[in-house]
Amino acid sequence: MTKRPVVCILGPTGAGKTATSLGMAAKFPVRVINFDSRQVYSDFPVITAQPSPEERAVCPHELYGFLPSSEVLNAAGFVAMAEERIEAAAAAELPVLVGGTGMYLQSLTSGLAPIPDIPDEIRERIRKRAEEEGGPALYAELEKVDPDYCSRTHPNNRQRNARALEVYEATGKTFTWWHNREVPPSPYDFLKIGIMVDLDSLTPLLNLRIDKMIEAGAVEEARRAWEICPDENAPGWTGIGCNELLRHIRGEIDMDETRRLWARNTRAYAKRQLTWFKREKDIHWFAPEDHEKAVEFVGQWLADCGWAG
RNA sequence: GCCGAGGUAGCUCAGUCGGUAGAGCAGGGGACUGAAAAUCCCCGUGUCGGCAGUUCAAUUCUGUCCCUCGGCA
Repeated sequence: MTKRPVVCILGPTGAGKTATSLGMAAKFPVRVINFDSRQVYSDFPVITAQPSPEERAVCPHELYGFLPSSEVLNAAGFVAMAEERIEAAAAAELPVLVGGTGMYLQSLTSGLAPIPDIPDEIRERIRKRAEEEGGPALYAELEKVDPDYCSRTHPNNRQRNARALEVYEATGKTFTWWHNREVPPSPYDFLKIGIMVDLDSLTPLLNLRIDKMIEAGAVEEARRAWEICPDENAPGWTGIGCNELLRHIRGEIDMDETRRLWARNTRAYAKRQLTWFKREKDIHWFAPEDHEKAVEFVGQWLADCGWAG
């Protein structure tokens, strides 16, 4: 039996992934599944550029705007939900993953080490230590048990060192040991379609998009979100634009400064995305204006794998 | 016009008791296995405003000119 085909549309923020996915929906019975770690938040539909209600009416859209700002969707949680949505799609439906969170997609396509959930008590204790003692302290401890991982992280990287340490404390096995375990291959056949825009062409578009978001009520959206979740450290508030707008609402920075920081951080993020995707060698890249070609390419691939949608 | 404070990296500024200079931000490159729009790493030659003087040596001291910002007229 052949594997079920799943199309992925990826690229930097603002490149036009949504438009491409809708182009695809015009040609095939598509079920769009989000793989963007920010578009999952219900409090920030505008700021995280979620597809509009009109766009979502075109075909089924999954995993958008369902999570409260106080919660995180981690990579494992994402994989579980995405697989569930793929399974829930009718046989005649084509699952199309759309998003920009490289790690989510990688976790889904290549699998994640089968590390059990870490008890909250251990998690919180180590995070607190990372905060108070700093990354190098955790790194020094890791060196004793998992020197292999130390060669792949950096003393200053608090977040990753804390993760490696919590896994060791909770399971008694090193992070590296878990990483080296066999992961069963994915039951799906993925086709990765990339929307390629170079940073210099993208920047003015990103700035324009920020203006549009502000026109569409981004400031109000942030105010409302603050009423629902008044915790600046909540996962939802760490998104780009969210925390700049929060500072503006508090009167710390004026609108020009807000716009400037928002634009700067968005651009830096787009660059990180491009760096991530650059190393994935199995992506088929298309310019944003080549929607048609991308759709055609997908059609050909579906025919090749005998898909009868 | 006079008095004062300045002119150093794309920007904001530090510094050199005389031996041609370095931070933050911006920018560039990279990493990435449960917070990933996160977290982190690497990359700094620039007539040190112009000209002249003193000196073995001036971005640094002196003179002068230009420009900016205050204050007084």
